[in-house]
Amino acid sequence: MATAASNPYGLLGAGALAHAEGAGMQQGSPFRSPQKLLQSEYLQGVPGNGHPLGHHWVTSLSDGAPWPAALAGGPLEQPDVKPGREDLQLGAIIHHRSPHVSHHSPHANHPSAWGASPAHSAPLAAPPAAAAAAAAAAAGQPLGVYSQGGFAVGGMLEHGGLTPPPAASAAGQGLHPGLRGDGGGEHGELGGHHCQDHSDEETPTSDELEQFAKQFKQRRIKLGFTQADVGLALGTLYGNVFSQTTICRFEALQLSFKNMCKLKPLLNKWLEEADSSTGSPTSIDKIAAQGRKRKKRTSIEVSVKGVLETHFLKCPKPAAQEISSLADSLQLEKEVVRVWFCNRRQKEKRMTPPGEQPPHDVYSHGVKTDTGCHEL
DNA sequence: ATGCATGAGGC
DNA sequence: CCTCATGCATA
Repeated sequence: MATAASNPYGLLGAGALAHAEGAGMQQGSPFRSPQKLLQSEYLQGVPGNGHPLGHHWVTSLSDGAPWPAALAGGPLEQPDVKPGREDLQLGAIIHHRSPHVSHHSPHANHPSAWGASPAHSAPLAAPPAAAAAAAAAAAGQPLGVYSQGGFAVGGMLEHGGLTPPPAASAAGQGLHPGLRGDGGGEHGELGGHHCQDHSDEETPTSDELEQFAKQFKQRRIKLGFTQADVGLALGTLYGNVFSQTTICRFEALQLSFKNMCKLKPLLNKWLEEADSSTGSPTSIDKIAAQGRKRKKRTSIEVSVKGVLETHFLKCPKPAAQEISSLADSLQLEKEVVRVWFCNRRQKEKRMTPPGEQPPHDVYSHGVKTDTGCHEL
């Protein structure tokens, strides 16, 4: 019955699964630092935040480019964005260093949008995701097999005699043919640019991010750190704490392009630190901070998911009423359904398309299975 | 590694 | 209500 009862914010009695130990990565216990917290906006103003049309590169819509519609010179900002939101009741304070931010120069904010672009891309009917995905997969690192369980931090974390990465930059084949930087062209701001001299600052390309992510993961593992460790370290070092989830998603390129760009510099910094500090025990404080009544995670049955999937394909953005009726027929809370759609949409926007590597000709089909979403 | 959830900004 | 960045809780 899944969440039939769906007990609201009852209580979380699960006290046995505080620290995981599963695949070698322990769920750290992130917590926000009360002090610091600079409120800087890192340009979130995407032009026309609303991209009404669903860009389905997989569903064969006639939209233009999937992600990088215009990854030109969009100097990213890397401020210490950490809005002190939400409450914070624990008084546990870890020793964090002074956030001496003396890096980076004042960049101009360029609203580089990835997901919001196909608005006016017209003749662009090229095989977007397909090619990119294929390439990504093709370039699949021969060593990228360290899934979970591969590395156990049982007791291999010695930051003293470990050997630094043997230059993982060997990988030099991740060339994305579909790495279109042209965008729509009507913007007329980029001619033949591509200023990606160094993989340091500035705006990285999706390819660079991909490379960086791979290297990062390698080094991280070699150094014997878990994703959770890194997340915490980032917090103690720069003030921005992140959870294992985020680090994981970064490594897997499952974040939005913008988000990736924001995190890269931070992770890069950490890499340098961890790499150079041969013996510096990064404070591994783990403070379990939890006291929020979070709604119990609703598990949706596979069959139900299937239905939702179908509906999503028909209409990724159902109206409130549709959601209601849908929720009703599925016997789910409306809110659950709504959130499901939201998350679903987000998923489609992430980098790394769902392993789309169709060896088939993308130009075969010309008949799109209509896109009418209206049912009552 | 991921699914569902929370919340801050925006329209 | 949506998007977007994030993360707790899970499988």
